[in-house]
Amino acid sequence: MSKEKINLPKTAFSMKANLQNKEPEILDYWKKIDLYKELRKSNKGKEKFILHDGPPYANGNIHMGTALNKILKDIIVKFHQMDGKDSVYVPGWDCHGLPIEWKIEEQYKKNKKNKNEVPITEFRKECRDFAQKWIDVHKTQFKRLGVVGDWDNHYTTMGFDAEAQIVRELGKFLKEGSLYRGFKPVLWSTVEKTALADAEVEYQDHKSDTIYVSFPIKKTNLKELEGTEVVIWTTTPWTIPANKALAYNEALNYLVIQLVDDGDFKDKKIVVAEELLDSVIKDCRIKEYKKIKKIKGKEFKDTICNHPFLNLGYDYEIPMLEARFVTTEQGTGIVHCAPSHGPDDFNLCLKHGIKAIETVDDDGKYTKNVPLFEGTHIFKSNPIVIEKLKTQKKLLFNGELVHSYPHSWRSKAPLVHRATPQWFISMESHGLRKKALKALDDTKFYPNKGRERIKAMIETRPDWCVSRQRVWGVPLPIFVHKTTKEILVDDDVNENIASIYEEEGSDCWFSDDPQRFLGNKYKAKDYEKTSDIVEVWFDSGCTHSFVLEKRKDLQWPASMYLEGSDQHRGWFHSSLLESCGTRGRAPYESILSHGFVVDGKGLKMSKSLGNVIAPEDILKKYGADILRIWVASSNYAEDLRIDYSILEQHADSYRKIRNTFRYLLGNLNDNFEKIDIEKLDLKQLPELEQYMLNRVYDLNKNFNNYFNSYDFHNLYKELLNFCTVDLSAFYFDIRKDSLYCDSKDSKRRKSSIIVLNIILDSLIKWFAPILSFTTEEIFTLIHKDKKSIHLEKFIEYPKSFENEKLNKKWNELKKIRDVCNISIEEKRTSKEIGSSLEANLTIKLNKNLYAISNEIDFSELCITSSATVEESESEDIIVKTTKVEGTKCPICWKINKNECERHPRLNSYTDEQN
RNA sequence: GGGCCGGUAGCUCAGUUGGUUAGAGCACACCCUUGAUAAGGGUGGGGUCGAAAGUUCGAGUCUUUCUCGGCCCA
Repeated sequence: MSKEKINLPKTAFSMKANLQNKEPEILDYWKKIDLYKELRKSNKGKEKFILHDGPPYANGNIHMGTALNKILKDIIVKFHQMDGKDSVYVPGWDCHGLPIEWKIEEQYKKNKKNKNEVPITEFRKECRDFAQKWIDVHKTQFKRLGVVGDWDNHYTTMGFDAEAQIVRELGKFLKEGSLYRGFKPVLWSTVEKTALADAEVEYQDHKSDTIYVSFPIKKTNLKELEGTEVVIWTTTPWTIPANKALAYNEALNYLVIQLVDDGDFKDKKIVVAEELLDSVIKDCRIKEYKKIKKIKGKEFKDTICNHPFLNLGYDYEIPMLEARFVTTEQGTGIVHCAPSHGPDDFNLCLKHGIKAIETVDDDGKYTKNVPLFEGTHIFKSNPIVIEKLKTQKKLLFNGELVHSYPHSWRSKAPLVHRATPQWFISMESHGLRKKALKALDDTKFYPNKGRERIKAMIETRPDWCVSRQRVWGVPLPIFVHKTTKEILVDDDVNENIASIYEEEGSDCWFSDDPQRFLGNKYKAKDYEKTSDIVEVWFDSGCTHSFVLEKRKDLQWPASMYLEGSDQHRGWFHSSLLESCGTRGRAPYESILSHGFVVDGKGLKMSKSLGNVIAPEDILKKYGADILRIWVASSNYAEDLRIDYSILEQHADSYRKIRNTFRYLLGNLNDNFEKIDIEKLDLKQLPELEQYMLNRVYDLNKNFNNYFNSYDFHNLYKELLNFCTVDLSAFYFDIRKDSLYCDSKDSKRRKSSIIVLNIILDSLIKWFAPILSFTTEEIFTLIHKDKKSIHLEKFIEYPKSFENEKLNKKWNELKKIRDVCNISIEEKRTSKEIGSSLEANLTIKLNKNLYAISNEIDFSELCITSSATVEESESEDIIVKTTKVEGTKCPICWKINKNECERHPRLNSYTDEQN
């Protein structure tokens, strides 16, 4: 008999995916039909789902982390769209900031150009062009991943509308009074009279003066400390006049010793860390001393000292504060803190309410805030400080030390930490911290642990420093009165600046007459215009205001922010503070955070380890749908591993899924027929078909649960298992016989075709958000009258599909089938039979199983030629396999003793078929 | 160094309030099929749950320490 006589599958859907070539074609197609516009049209007026894009920095090619982020966003956006919402996605970019500024400066260096000789506006234009260039590159790369969004109307933080709105947002803090001017230490070059960023700092050896200084204890809870002096060691004697506190470590032990040697310290009692005693003794050339008492670090609590210059006008209290940064590497185990001259010192003091003040001016000279030293240059004051300490009998020893020290990369001059005027948003003055913490309680977190992470940061973070001494950013729109030093707060001025920016961008701040911004109410000569720019985190923290609020297609707050877990400190954080400060609540209803991409062993990717995989490599080798499977199947709550063996596994799964579709399409001959599932009379279908529809119903229920909790890796696993276990190894395998060999008008075959149509329709939709390209390929193949799978909605299944009783029954039948398979396998191993069609089954069942097996054809279920069922006393399922006798039907290959019931009169069968 | 999180078969993941021989799919091995065919089916072998100690009648599941890894901070 020839093959034309049976219904073999036939489809135009190829087995080989060829995604590398196919996907770009589909991208062209989406462009042609303007998919994004169609999506908006199709769900217009429906409830919105707004996933607000966290802007990536417009610099460099995308990497696995960005690819993961964008694909995950796209999957979620597509799910909600198919769930019937108007799911709008507007991509954005973060453009201001040091890395770009730095890149342009590097180019200058290469071309021997001097940044300081170039007008600021010209420099900023180059930064702007640079950012724009990378936005275009990113866009192409993101689209290639299958990400659908409003690419033609993206947002940026350097857009004029953004710059204007950032000014307005700052105005709100200014008006409220929570934005204040304070001081904070930054690395400063007294030669160039400018602050330096970390990237501009070089470390070189430098010879410093070192001093051991004693601070007499004024007040203490511990009797043994009365009348003693705490000793510190420092390499910057000039910071002693700025001392405001001392730091100790509560985990260390300290010793009180009494010095015996002649000199300023004869018979004095001093305190140092036990571990450092030997080095102090050696360093300070102490010949004789007595150990008086050992004390624990924590006993320093509430101790107050006097400044060594107490008698010279430094009559304020010096508290001892606990700090973990105090170590026993060198020094005395007690650290002198000048909040104006060190980041550690600054933070520790800030925590205890001691603010930094301006102690040194731009030129490096002490200000009037420093008694005795006003006007002296800090680099000339070490000998003076040492001299004064000596006269006050507070200098235990002084020497010199060569050590690694920060220098300016440009002038090579040594740098200092110097408190400079900065602008802060207070966490406390208007209850910002409290509001932010409350807002987090009102936010949903996926995974839930994210909430604790960001909360811990908000609870302890200091005031937000929003000013930077850089060029590439939004200029801080603040005027300070020259004589009264009062900050100008006036809505009209703020709005005036904003509307100017809205028209022409913020470059004009640097080039135009300040009077233009002040308007007529104030005189430019009375005011000092700030030259700082706004911290970039404030920029991106404002996206909710200039994107969500301003765009008509979006809404505030966002349904979701979705970023890597590092953004708990970044964008999640800055957006929260900005929004709570200006609007009293978070700009998002939920946060989804994902882990980092690591290699197959769980190590981070690095050039030196050679374990870096670029998205581009994966696209070339496998295609975007494989990458999307990797995203969907990985647990984003933790770090995501990737290497080629992992990808290979997903490529295998993809082939399985693809072949599942191919079987469906083949047996339908690519003629999909939409089944009216509401009207379908299930009772007219065989039980197997009813059971499969019940499986579809159950799966859909799980699908919805997983989707609603954004649990994609379990969702994907469920879908994949359905393809392999329920379809390929069970339903498809069983129904092959009917689909191929029953006549086309057979009721059984027709029933199966109905179910195949339903399954195809279901699978293509379930998979669409993940396998965006492949499902589109299938969809366009079977729907000549529709545009895209992504315009479809998920199917709602009638409750009638659910049949728990049938489900239980068939689970039992499957167990019997398993035993049959084991029995068949025995005969196969012993070479008695090959194909299962050579087997005849004798199945013995207990009373209950026998009862449910009534009218069940196990030869159909187990794909054998014959099977008989008997009732038995034994509880166990007993199956005996024998080789079936008879002749093989040339049509269905079943072996019969007599003529094949389905295919009798072989000679005339041909006519019947046609 | 600190804060947070994680380490279950080769891989991706399940393991509910601690309770019988730790599960699934893939991969692997062997066999079958050649009418889903660079496909399909069947059977089977793999973990003692990062390590150690402890609590408990009983721990992958609780506690402590250690170790490895990740993010953030210093």
